[in-house]
Amino acid sequence: MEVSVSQENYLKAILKLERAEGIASNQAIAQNLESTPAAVTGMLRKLCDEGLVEYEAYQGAKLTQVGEQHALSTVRKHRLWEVFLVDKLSYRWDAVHDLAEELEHIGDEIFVDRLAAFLGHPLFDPHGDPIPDALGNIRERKDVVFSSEALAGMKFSVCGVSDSSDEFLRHLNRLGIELGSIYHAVERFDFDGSMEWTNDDGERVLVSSGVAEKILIQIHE
Amino acid sequence: MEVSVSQENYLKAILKLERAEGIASNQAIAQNLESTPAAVTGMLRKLCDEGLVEYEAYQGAKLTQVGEQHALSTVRKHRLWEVFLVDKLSYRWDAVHDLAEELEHIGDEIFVDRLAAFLGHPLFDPHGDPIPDALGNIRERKDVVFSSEALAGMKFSVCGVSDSSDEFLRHLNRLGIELGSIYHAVERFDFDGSMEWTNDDGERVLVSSGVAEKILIQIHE
DNA sequence: CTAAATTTTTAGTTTATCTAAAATATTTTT
DNA sequence: AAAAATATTTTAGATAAACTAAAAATTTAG
Repeated sequence: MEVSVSQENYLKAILKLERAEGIASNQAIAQNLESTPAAVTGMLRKLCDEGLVEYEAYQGAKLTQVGEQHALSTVRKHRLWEVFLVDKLSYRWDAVHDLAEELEHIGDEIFVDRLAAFLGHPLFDPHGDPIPDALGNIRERKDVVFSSEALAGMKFSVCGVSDSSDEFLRHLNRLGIELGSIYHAVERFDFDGSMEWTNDDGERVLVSSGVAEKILIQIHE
Repeated sequence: MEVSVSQENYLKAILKLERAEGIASNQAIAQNLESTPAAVTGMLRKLCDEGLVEYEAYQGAKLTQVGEQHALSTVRKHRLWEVFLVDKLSYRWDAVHDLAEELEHIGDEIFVDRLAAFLGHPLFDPHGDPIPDALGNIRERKDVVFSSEALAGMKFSVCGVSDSSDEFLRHLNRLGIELGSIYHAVERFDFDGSMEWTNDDGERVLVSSGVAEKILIQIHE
């Protein structure tokens, strides 16, 4: 059973929606893949026939065991390639998504496992997203909150973002914020929810509420 | 102008045939790609429209400058990925072709250049085939002959093969022959053209004429 | 200058996916 | 629980990219 590129993208979308909302509705899938509900129905039937998705008309979709493994393997490949591009080929974190999106559809499990080994079995990709292991287990991070939760005086490190779009990441580049950066929350300005942070070198950044709500942090003290 | 995977495979086949025979005949292309002459005609028209191939009905095909650059870039990617798979992911030389065949269609020039830099700008792939540089120049090797030319008493090193099929390479694995191996030609048996070689450890191999005709060597003395 | 070989044309076929609009089912509201 | 709103499916066909078989045309070789 060969799973096409398009089918793998469906599986990824369903995985994401299932984790977020318990079930993947037709409409949500269509939105995710910039397609239409009618097209989604057609593909769900096919994925169901192939045993990758559990699907009953009008009831939305869930991945089967096999489907979930396949989706996780694709996510694993995607994130490993992102690590490769950043660590080995010196790409910046805002320039790796599209390439990884192509590379994720190539090769078998052996290939991925060797790639993972070569990269030193990384646990997180360049955006801080966890990389599933060979069995599909995702090490969810503990004590991770959005930086908008940080209170004045707290020290924290940036460990992820909830938006990996090029535009957002480039904005963080301009602010000097990157994965692993350590800051103190100095003050929150109530009238617009923006925050001032400072690092150990005394540099200050002003972070708007919209940005703060997309940055994941671990609080140190 | 997007060049499809299938089109890239046509360009590669035409490049190969053009180098070998001056022009790529319809039939030869069809044979190479396991297709039919009628299908080839259709694709040549399209490639001609897109400016990748020079083509007049009944006259066979040649690559344009643009087409040749594109084909060389694909070959470059293919061979670089083979180096990656062998050097970094510990694949054996007989197990890399199919994966490289998939990877060669991904990414742009920047990506290839970074991959080449990461690998240390290798000049040859794991089968001894030369890797085109970023400008498409292929460093053809001097003083390379088929091992069937070696005379008794000559010392030589294996630097390539003219057949990269898994079967042939696995046969060489069984004989213990690999890229860089150094041998002396001990004797040629006239009745079947087979040869006996020996290396510095005193190990002997018997090489049939068919095999000897597919191994490229550089003579040392 | 034929005959043989090669190439092109013709006229679909295949596969995989998508779309618009109508019909149907489900959910929400009242 | 019926009506209204929302979501999903069906229908019917579109699209794209490549392929095929067989007939027609062209080129090449003897």
